[in-house]
Amino acid sequence: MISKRNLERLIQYRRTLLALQEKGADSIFSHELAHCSGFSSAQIRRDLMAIGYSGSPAHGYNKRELLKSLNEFLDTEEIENVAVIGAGHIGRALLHYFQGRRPKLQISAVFDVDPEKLDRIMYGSHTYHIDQLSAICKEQNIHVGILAVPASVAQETAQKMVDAGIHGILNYAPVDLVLPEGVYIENRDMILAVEKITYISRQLNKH
Amino acid sequence: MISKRNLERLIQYRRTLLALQEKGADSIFSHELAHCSGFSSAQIRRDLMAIGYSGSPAHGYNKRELLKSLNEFLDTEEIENVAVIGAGHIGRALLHYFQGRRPKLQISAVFDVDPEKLDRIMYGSHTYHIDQLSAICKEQNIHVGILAVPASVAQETAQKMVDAGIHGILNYAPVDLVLPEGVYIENRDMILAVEKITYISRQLNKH
DNA sequence: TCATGTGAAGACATTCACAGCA
DNA sequence: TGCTGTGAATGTCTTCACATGA
Repeated sequence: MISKRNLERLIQYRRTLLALQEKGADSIFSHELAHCSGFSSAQIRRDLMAIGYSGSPAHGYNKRELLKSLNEFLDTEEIENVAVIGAGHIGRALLHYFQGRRPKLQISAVFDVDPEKLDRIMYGSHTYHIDQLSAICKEQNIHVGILAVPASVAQETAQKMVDAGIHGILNYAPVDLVLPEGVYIENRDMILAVEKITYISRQLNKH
Repeated sequence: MISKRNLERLIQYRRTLLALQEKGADSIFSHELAHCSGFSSAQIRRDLMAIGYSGSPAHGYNKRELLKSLNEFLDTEEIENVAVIGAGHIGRALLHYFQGRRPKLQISAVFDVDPEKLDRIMYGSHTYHIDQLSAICKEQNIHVGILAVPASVAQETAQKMVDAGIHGILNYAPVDLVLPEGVYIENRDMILAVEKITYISRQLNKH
C-alpha cells in the first residue's frame, strides 16, 4: 500500500500535468515537473515507481501516458459521489471550485437546515435537508462527506454522517471530532493553517 | 528548530486545550489529550518536550499553564496582521471563522477588485483594492497572506503579494504557484483534499 | 551526454519501554 | 499504582549516487 504522503504528491502531479498538458512538448522531465510542483526530481521519480509507469531516459515522461497511469491509479471506473454538509461559504466555495473539474468525482448532494437553501440546485448540485442525509447517502452510495457546518453543530453532524454510512470526512469545522474507529478524518481548520504559516514565516524572516 | 509536523500538532493541542478549558478538572493527562486530538500519548509527551513545559506524574499537565507555555511558544508579543486576498466565498469564510478567535492574530486587510466589495468593513476587516496591496502591507507590517482568488489570476496575484513583502502564503487557489526562493507556500486546494480522502476511504472500505 | 530507475545511505519521526517520582 | 520524561529502538521518508540505456 501507498503512503499518504506519496498519495498526496501523486494527486498533485496529476494537477500539475493537467495544467501543463497543452503547453510545450508531449513529454516532460522529472526536473520540469519538479520545478512546477515544488518537489524534488528524485522524489518524483521515486513516487512514480508506485504507479508502475516508466519514462525513458531520452525523453522523460510522456504527458498523456503518465496522466493516464495516474488516473488509473487514483480513480475508480465509475463516478464517485460525494456529499457536502453545510451550504455556507465553505460549502459553496467547494461546489463552485468543483464544477466540472474532476470527471470521476462529483458532489451529488448538499445538505443544510436553512429552509431558504433547500430543494434547489446550487452550483449544479441538489440541496436537501440534513434529515435526508441517511436516505440520500444510501441511495447515491455516498461514503465521503465534506463537513462545512458551524463549530457548534460539527460533532453531532459528524455523528449523523457516520450513521449515514460515511467513513471518510473532510472536516473544515474548527473542532476536534471524536468518532468511532474506522472513520477517516482529515482536518482542514483554516485558522490552524494561518497560525502555522505565521509561525514558519516568522522563523524564515529571522534569517 | 522545531519540525513542521511538530508545529502542526502543538497548534492543534492548543486548540484542543482551549475547547476543554472549562470542562472537568484543572489538569489533564497525556492520554486524555490524545483521545481528543487524535494523536498518541507518547507523541504528545515527546512534542511537549520542545516547548519546555513539564507536567507532573501525579496530575498530568495543568491546563492553564500548558496553554500559557503553548501561547508563549507559538505567538509573538504584539498582534500580527494578516491579509486576505480575494473576498469570495473562501475569503469570507476565513474572515467569518477568524472573528475574535485568535487574540494574537488578526486579518487586518482584505483585497479584491470588485468595486462593490471595496472600502467597506467585511466581518470586521477593511476591504481595499488590490492596487493598494503594497502600500497597506508596508503600513500594517503584513508578511503573511491568504490567497483566495480565482485560479485564472492566482499566479499574478501571488507575484503581487511577494512584491508587497509577503513571504508566507496560504494558497487556496487550485494552481501551482511558481515564486522566488524564500517564499513559503502552503497549498490547500480543496479538490485535492477531496481526491485524497476519496482514495483513502475507498482503500479502508476494501478492508 | 543526460535522464531514468533504484539499491543503499542518510535523515527524520514515532513508538517502545522503563527509571523515577508523587 | 500510574503517570511523566526520555534514551534507545524501530519505522518511515527522502536523498544520494550510480549503473543502465537512448
